[in-house]
Amino acid sequence: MSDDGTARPKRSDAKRNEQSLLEAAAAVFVASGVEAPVRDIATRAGVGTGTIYRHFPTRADLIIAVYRHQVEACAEAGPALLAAGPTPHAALGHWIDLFVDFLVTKHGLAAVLRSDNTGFDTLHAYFLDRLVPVCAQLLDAAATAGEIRSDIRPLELMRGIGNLCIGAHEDPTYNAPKLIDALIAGLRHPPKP
Amino acid sequence: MSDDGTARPKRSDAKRNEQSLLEAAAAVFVASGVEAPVRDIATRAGVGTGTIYRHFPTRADLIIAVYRHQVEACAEAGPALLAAGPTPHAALGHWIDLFVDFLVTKHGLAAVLRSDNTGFDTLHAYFLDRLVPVCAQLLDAAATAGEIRSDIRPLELMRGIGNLCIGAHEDPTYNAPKLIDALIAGLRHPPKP
DNA sequence: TTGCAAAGCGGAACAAGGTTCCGTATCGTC
DNA sequence: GACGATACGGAACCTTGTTCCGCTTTGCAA
Repeated sequence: MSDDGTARPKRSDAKRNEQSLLEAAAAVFVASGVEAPVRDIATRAGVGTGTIYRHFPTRADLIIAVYRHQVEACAEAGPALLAAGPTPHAALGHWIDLFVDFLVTKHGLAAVLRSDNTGFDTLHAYFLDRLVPVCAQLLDAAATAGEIRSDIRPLELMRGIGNLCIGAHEDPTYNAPKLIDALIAGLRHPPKP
Repeated sequence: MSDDGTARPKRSDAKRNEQSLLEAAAAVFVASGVEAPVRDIATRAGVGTGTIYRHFPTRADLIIAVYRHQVEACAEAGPALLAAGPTPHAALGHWIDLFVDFLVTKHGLAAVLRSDNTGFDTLHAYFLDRLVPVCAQLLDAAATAGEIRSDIRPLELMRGIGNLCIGAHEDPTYNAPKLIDALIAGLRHPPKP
């Protein structure tokens, strides 16, 4: 919605600034995490704060823009894994690994997935819109194959995984992938009815 | 550290205000969640914001004070469950249920358990100091009995559980206890060596 | 009962973060 | 070269936690 071809053509300085902002944001996110102050990003890009908001209506939109292609890659990997994997449950596991890798790699991105934070609804919505269907497909396949309990909804699982990734970057003691591994393992079969 | 008998005796108005604050905070937490602004609590208690900070050096300390007895109860339930339950794993499960109940009940408490938030270190530390040993005992017992994988550290598990509870209150779609159930189930035995 | 120092109080003021606003500068076209 | 539309910068605003300080209340003692 900010880069589709039908938009009014932008002035050259605007295009240049948008690019600077994306680069500066990416750099700052790596250095200080996704929670870095908007002002820092503006400074780094050599623009005013107002400029950020003209290009990206909200902080979340900037984050989305920075990570969009990685999210796309993750989304596209789903069907591929399902086709390639030995079983749907294995494919689900691998896909979750990708997702977790993404979340854990990005300094604090996970914490931001929860929507009630200041104005992160957009980001939340984007992630979910894009990835929930993929997760649903994997989950369905595994449930249909009788490998896992069938009372887990995709959104629920994604949210749980996201939550488990929170803070994974700060505390070396906390091994999110391990817990997620356990969670996925625990999905197999209902305990007992 | 704010209510032990050896402290200098307080003036009567101070005692009264501390009580009002605890009550007001409890009420506001129920109504608006633990993240409610300090000013709201002060207003509700009919005191100035400064008064809050004289009694509770930081927001987190107020939260601790409000929930202290519930945390104690949870801590004390651990050994009891271990003694009563059929197996250590069952006891662990029940104890986690208690813990989760507590977290989920309190509007947003879970989100606050992660320490990197502004000044919640105290709260984080208190919860962990009090509950991690209990969790350790249960985990040890279950691991020793060979019921669960032995590479899970107490702090790690607690943290994961806490994370899974985040946002449970806001979104009826998100069933934290179910996921936690799966996680606990997934703790049994290493998947494959 | 009255006086006084210590203890406590209220709320203005400060810091930090996101977001908005608007006067000014720049771009692109005629 | 001029002019309107577009974009820019950054000051200003809002919300939240926290600190500070002049004033009030309390409790004790004379």
